[in-house]
Amino acid sequence: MADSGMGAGPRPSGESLLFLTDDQLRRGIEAMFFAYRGFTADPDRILAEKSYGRAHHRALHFVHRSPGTTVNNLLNILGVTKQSLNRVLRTLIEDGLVQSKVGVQDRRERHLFLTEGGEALEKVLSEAQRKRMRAAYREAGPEAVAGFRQVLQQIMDPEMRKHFDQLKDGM
Amino acid sequence: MADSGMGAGPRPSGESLLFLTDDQLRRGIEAMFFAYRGFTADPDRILAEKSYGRAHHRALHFVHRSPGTTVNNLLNILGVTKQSLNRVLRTLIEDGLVQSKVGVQDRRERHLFLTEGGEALEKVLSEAQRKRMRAAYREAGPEAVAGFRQVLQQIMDPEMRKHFDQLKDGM
DNA sequence: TTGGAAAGTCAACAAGGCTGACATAAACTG
DNA sequence: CAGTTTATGTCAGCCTTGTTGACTTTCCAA
Repeated sequence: MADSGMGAGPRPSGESLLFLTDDQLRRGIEAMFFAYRGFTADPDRILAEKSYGRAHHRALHFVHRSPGTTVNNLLNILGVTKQSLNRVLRTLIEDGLVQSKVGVQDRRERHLFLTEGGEALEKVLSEAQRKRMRAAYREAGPEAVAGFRQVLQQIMDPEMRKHFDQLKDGM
Repeated sequence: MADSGMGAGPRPSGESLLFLTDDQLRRGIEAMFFAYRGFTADPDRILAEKSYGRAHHRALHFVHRSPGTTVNNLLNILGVTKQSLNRVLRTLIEDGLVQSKVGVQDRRERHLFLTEGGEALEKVLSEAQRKRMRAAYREAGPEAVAGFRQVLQQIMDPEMRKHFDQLKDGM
């Protein structure tokens, strides 16, 4: 198929550009499920060797992405409790992958940075993940990629969408 | 922006249709992360009320999708251990949402079906999820949706891709 | 100077992954 | 028929990562 004919079934007359059966929507849902598994598979393998988990990867990713970010900001982006993040962050700091610096203007805040070791691990993880994404993009083609990104942005919660857009500015 | 100009930076001459900087790939990765959160948010809220989790939702989804499927098949699709699945399946059976029938040809097998109650919960969950997907699809447009699906299929592991394609046949 | 925000810590708990071991019944095979 | 393999279920125990609640320390700002 590839979304060409949609076989039998009644079709609501007129009105919408996009005719979306529940089954077609279910296919999209299943695609998200299976794809997300692939999306995390490569980093997960690497993390398992080092006895880290996905939570560590997420922290490394966003600290790399926004060096000097505060704990509170990270909390909002990741959408977890401070206790949960703190556990992960503590091990990363103990292992010398993340550095926490007291804020200059507001000394209550902690600003987070990756150390050389942290950058190195982040690079290995994100390269594994990018490799798969690059291959997928190449197979699907530029127009598919644009559509992919558009739909993903629409799926996000508005709150998360805001974080997503804010990260863009820093690039 | 929306992927129009990509600002400064060197560009490898010729060769590839698709020019993908690491930063562009990182944006795709972040989009997947944030979107997946939105993707699961609505069912998660409903499940929390009933003290079920995502694992229950997945089981309900795939049993609904392939009524009469065996435990082993479900195991392969979900990619978890039988102990993990069994815990979830047991509670669903105890709560009368799933029915397990001894196989006719092979009496070692258990064939799984949703009861009326199971169908009802599955419907509530999937309607919440489909509502978001439908809105996202509508905003993004049909071409974006096609691209979205193409890229997701490419991201999957070949093994998972096989399961994904097999499910299609049953539709 | 005092209230409250930011951050950290401790304790306890739950979901849902995992491994390993073991039991049963059924099917298959020599 | 005896032995092996397969499908399933179950018990016990462990790990990660999420949660809530309570409490402390630091320190900015009104």
